[in-house]
Amino acid sequence: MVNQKREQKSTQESILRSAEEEFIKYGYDAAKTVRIAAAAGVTHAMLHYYFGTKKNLFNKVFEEKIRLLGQSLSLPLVKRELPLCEKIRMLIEAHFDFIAANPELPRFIINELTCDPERMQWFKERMKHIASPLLEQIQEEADRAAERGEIRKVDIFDIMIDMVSLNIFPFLAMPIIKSIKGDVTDYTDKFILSRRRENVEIILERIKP
Amino acid sequence: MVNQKREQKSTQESILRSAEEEFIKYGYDAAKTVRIAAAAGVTHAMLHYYFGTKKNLFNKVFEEKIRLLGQSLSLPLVKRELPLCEKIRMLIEAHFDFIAANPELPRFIINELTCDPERMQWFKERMKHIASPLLEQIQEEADRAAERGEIRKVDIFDIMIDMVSLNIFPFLAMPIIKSIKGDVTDYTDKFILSRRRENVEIILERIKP
DNA sequence: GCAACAACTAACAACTTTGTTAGACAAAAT
DNA sequence: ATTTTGTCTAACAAAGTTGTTAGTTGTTGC
Repeated sequence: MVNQKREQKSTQESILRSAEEEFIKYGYDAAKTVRIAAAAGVTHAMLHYYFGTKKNLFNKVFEEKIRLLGQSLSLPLVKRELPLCEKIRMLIEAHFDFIAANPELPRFIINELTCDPERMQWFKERMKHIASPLLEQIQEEADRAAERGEIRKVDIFDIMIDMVSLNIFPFLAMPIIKSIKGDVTDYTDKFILSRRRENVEIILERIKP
Repeated sequence: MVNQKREQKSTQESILRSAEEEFIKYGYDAAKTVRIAAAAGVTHAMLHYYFGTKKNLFNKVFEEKIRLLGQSLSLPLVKRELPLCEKIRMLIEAHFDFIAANPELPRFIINELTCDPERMQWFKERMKHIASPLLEQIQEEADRAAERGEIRKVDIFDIMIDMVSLNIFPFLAMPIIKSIKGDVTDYTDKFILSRRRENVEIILERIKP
């Protein structure tokens, strides 16, 4: 036998990795457990052996991805000593780099939330305790910076929407962009770098006094 | 019998409408022909009677939507006599209004193109003859306007990406936005109007000399 | 060695989904 | 009047999908 005892983790892990790919590529409904098992190189009975149901396997993947996404937005805000403009620049760049490293994540999450009201509810509960306090905190900081004349008085939520829109959408629309500009790796890399610069410039311009 | 002869169009049409809803909501794979038929109030045999296969029915819907999307981007460019800034403002607003009226369209099209290489190929062929010439034309116009000092010298493709990102993404992320801000119709309407203004401002600021 | 256990396979069961077909039924054409 | 035609239903077939189970095999603790 190939996978006995000591390689347990490898089997379970490889199912999880294949599931990740499959669910992200096709979405929950269109994903097939047999295809996941085949990609992992095991019989599909193993999938049920380790994870019980398709839904359970999906939740493992989904929750991990949500966790990752949350992390990417809250991490860059810890450095309290920098001026707000610098912090925002860092936030934009960190967010952009995260999306560039996980370009398929936004589509996946938006799709699953849009299709399944139950998951949506679960997500809302989670959001209430994370996003809102974070937004309030940075809004206060922005207000103080505006009083000092560092930046224009802005609604930070709008700025956030601007940022995530500019950072995420080009990756979402990458297939379409490639169909217009041609699918050249060299061009794509340049395009991504230029977008990073462009997005920072636009937002900083937007909050200038 | 209920639908006899004279009501033929009504049956076929109602299947098509239900199919549209179903495909847009769930995507091709997750959409079910029985559910489409049920929503249309007919047996699912009728679906095959009128449209043959699921794929054929899907293509009818998909091609219609692609046509619509193409229209929305090329229409506002016909008025040649206006200054470029005004034309761009009109383009942004027309695009925004189209997306606001069809908020589920971008997700649908991006998803189907991302999942199916065959459809992607078909889409590429179509794009080559529409997007590129249009882009070249407006880039020339932008270059001339830049020489006259009306606007900054810009890559119009970048500006287009900025525009579609800002216009489309907030609608894509609407479920998430609502989970942060609460699902109040009144707030949502205000939010949409404010986005429209914001997006125009950002782009016009961006192309200013 | 052997009992207990975890990892695994092959086969199957229940259900869903797409697609077909034989025929009913009404209206239009002859 | 009867043949033809287009719409429609009910039942079915074939394939795919999720999930189960009985039993095999190797490993580990005794």
